[in-house]
Amino acid sequence: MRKPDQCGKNISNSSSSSSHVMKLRKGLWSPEEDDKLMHYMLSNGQGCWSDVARNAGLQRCGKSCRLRWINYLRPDLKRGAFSPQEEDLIIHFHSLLGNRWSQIAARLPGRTDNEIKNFWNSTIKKRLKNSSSSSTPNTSDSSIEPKEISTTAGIFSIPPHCSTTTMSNMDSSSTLSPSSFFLQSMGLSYIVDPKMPMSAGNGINLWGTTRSYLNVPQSLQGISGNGNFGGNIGMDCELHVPPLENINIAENLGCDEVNKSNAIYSNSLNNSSKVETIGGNGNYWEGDELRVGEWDFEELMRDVSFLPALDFHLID
DNA sequence: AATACTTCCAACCGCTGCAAT
DNA sequence: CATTGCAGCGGTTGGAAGTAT
Repeated sequence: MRKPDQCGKNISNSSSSSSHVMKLRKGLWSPEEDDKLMHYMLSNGQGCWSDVARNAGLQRCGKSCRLRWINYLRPDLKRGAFSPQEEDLIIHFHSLLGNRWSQIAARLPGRTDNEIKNFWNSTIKKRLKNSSSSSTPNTSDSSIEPKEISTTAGIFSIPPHCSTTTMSNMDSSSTLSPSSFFLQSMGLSYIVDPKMPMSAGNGINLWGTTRSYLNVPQSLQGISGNGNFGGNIGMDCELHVPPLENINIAENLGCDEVNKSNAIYSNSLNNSSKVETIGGNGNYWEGDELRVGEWDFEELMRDVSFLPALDFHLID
C-alpha cells in the first residue's frame, strides 16, 4: 500500500517526539515564500518538487510548491481577465475535450488548468445554463423527427434512426461532457448516412441561440481529402467534428451505419495521432471503448480557425 | 454603517499513472 | 510482481472581496 500523502501533515521521525515535528505550512503564500520559490526556480530550474521545497527553505510540501509555481509564479503566465477570443477557445475545446483542463490549458498559452477550470465553473457554466434554460426542450416522442436533448451546453438534435437510451446512463463524472458526446455521435452519424437530415437551424449550437461553432468550415471539409478525417462522402455536411476524440458509439446507439462509419473513421485517423484507450467496466460513460485521440497544437489551431468570433490566422 | 449574501479564485485533497526498486 | 515515491490531474473548499439589502 502507498503511504498517505504527507502534504500538509507533520513530518517527524518519531511521532512521540514533538521536538522533531516540523509543521508544514498551508494556506495562502506569503510574498516571502513566493520570493524564495521564485528565486530557487529561476536559478535551479525544476527538479524533484520535494527537493525544491527543502532546498528553497520553504516549509511547504513539494506538491504545494509545484502548484504555486505552475498556477502563479511561472514567468510565462498571462494574468488578467480572459479575452473573448480565449473564452471562445475554452468553450470550443471543452466541447471537444470535456473537463480535461490540463489539455485545454495546454492549448491556451499563458493560462493554467486551474484558471480555466475556475473560469469555466464560475462564468461559462452559468452562462450556458442560462442559455439552455431559456430554450424549451422538445419532449415529443416522434420516431421521425430528430430528437432534441437538453444538456448544459444547450439543445442537441439526434437523428431519428439513433437510439438515445444510453443517455440515461450518462455519468456526470465522466471526463467527457455530454455535449462532447453529442458532437461526436452526431458527427459520426453524419459521415455515414447522408440521408439523415439536419437543418442548419437544428444544428448543434453550444449557446442554444444563434452562435454556431460547428458549421463545417472550408478548411475542415478540405481535410477529408488528405485522409485525416475520413472520406468526403459527397454530402452537404452541416456538422463535422474533428477526431479529437474517436468514440465507438455504435453499440450504444444501436446504429449499424454508425458501426461501419466508426471503422472507416478510425481507419482514416492520422496514424501519427496518439490514441489512448481508457479502460472501463462496460458502462460506456465510464470509459468502455472510449478512445481518445490527441492532436498537436497546429492541428487544433487549424480547427479553431473557423470560430466566427475569432480572428485566428495560421502563419506558415 | 452594518449585515447578509454572492462571486471568485487560490489552494487543498484524493486519486491515478508511471518509473524506479 | 509488489511496493514505493513522485508528478500530475480534476474536484472541492475556504475565505477574501465585492455587492445587495
